[in-house]
Amino acid sequence: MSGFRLFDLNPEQFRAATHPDGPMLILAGAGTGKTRVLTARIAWLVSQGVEPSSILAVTFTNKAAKEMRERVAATVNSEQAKQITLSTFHALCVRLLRKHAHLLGYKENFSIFDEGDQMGLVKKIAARIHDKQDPIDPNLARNIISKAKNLGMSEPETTDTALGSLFSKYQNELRTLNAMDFDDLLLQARTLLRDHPEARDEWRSRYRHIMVDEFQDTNKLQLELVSLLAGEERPNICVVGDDDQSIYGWRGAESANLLEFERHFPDPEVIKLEQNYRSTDIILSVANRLIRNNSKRRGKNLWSDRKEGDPVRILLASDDKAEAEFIADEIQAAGPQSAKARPWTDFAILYRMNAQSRQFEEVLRERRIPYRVVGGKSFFDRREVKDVVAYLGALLNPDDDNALLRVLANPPRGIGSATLQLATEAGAKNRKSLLAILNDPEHLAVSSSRTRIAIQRFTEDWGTYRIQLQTPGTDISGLLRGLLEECGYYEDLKKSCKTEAESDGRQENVHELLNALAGYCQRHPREGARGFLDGLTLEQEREEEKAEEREGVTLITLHAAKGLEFPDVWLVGAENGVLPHERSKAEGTVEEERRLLYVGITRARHRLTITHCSTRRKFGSVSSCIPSPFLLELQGEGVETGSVEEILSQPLSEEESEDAFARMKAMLRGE
DNA sequence: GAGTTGCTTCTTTTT
DNA sequence: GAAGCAACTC
Repeated sequence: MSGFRLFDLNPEQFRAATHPDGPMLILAGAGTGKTRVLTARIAWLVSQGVEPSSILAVTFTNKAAKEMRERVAATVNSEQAKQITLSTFHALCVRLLRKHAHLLGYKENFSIFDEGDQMGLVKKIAARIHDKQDPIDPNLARNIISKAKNLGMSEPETTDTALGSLFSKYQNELRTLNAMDFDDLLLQARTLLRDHPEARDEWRSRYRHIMVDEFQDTNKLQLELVSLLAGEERPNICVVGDDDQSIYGWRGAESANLLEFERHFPDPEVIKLEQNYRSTDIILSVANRLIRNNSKRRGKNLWSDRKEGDPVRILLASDDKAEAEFIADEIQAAGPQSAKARPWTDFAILYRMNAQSRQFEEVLRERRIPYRVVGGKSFFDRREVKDVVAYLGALLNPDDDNALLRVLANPPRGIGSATLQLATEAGAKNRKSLLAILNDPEHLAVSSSRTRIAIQRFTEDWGTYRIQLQTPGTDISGLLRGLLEECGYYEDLKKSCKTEAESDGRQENVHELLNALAGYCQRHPREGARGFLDGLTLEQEREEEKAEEREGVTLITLHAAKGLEFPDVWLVGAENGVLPHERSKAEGTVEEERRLLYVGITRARHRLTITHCSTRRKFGSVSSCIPSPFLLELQGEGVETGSVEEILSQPLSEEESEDAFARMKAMLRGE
């Protein structure tokens, strides 16, 4: 018998964990222990003799997948844990597609385009179309295409409009590049399972128990995928979700998937989890008071038996700088060096937009308070990382012109934009990849002999590397290292840096990446470099593992905070236009913003502080703010309003002044 | 062909 | 207040 302890579960949780078969819908409010239930359920299934390899658990984010994997690993034995499929939708689709890509007219080594690649391609095509009458806004176009794909459309309804023609060209281009964007992963996987019975049957017979976490965040395509995998007759499908935490509508998520679960999977067992084990009663009552204002709800009543607790504070700061300073003060006053001696990891600052993190980073850095920024752009966005990723991508998929273009430009090789434009055109005309064109200069009317030599030199070198790559047992990391060395990449990288330190840092990043690649290839010989690259593109969080370990205050967006909890939370920037975000007001999705605030509130275990400012630097210049209308909805018992200045002007308690004194002494000693 | 400068434009949230 | 882009010089 495995080590899971069903007696730790409350009656509803127990019922969910031990439901034998058929569809099940678990409505799990914030903090009601849904991950725990899912984990317990997996353990229970295994204990009942269910084959671990026939269990599929799908989560929405990598973070959630990782957490679940860890928890499962702690409950069933490691051999069994390994056989369970636990992944995100996207990762699962990649797995299916890598195996069956040929059925869809792709090659198995297809590239995955991230948002940047996607944007680049849309821009390129938009420029090519260049309709003077109605010029295309690439951003908008990309959005519309993405939405359409998430509704299951693989091509436009008409190619008569500029947008429709762009959509169709975009899709064709991706195909010639042997590439899929994030949406394609879902879309093509759906098409695969829908139109190819042999593939469908294979996966359907493999997965006998399917679990989907955060079901309110699934879109039409994902529901379709799940249905296809589950099969028709009373499948063992178990979904968990909370309509009040549906915050991905902008990405096509349909909370109707959750709300109308019965329509897709008739006669399910329905279980409501309403006892919250996370927050104080006060915090929950404030959260409940807020979410009541939403119209489309399944409705539930979260409660907690933790009656003690501080009131929720709503505080006004004069500006965003004061807001950050104040919070840093409070964190310092309760942190490890204070009498309260709480670890930095107890504290979290939650905001609506990534851009808001900067102010806090600055202030925290000044005070030497360790912090970690979750999400945002980081490792993957760095130039040198993108470069190396492009090298790897171009090596693995010779059709990936995009990656090759980046390679060609870094370091400069005497093949410039004019030549490349020519080559790209020739490629389009002859339906050949950029690399093929360069390899075969017949197609290329290059004038200067210098350019011709440059091309020849590149293709010869590149050819030898590709041959080496195909030799079984090649150490790809080493190969890449040598390649970067020989082509002068490092020198070019160094030249582009202003300081020695910057250069070292960037080079270090490259090495880190190469080491990670080597490590991955060793651990997963079957997936190899391709798998590494997939993980990198899908996760975009290489650094996360390191960041996770670092002790510090957490800076995180409200979206990314879902699923997490912290003892002490500051929810900042509760202003009209920021918290209901300006754009969401225009788009009529204010209810989703309310849910976002709800998610934020329910992250707090013991203490919650909501702040807003009178003025804020926006766009670089100062503009005045009015409080979020949501703040009025929060008002009531258990809520205390005031201003940052008021609190700062209150005399310090004895304990706090001692702390301040000790800090000052420490500072005088030089930390 | 490569690199630099100064101009513009916007910014939600994420796989 | 940064990041992308066009025009400019070497």
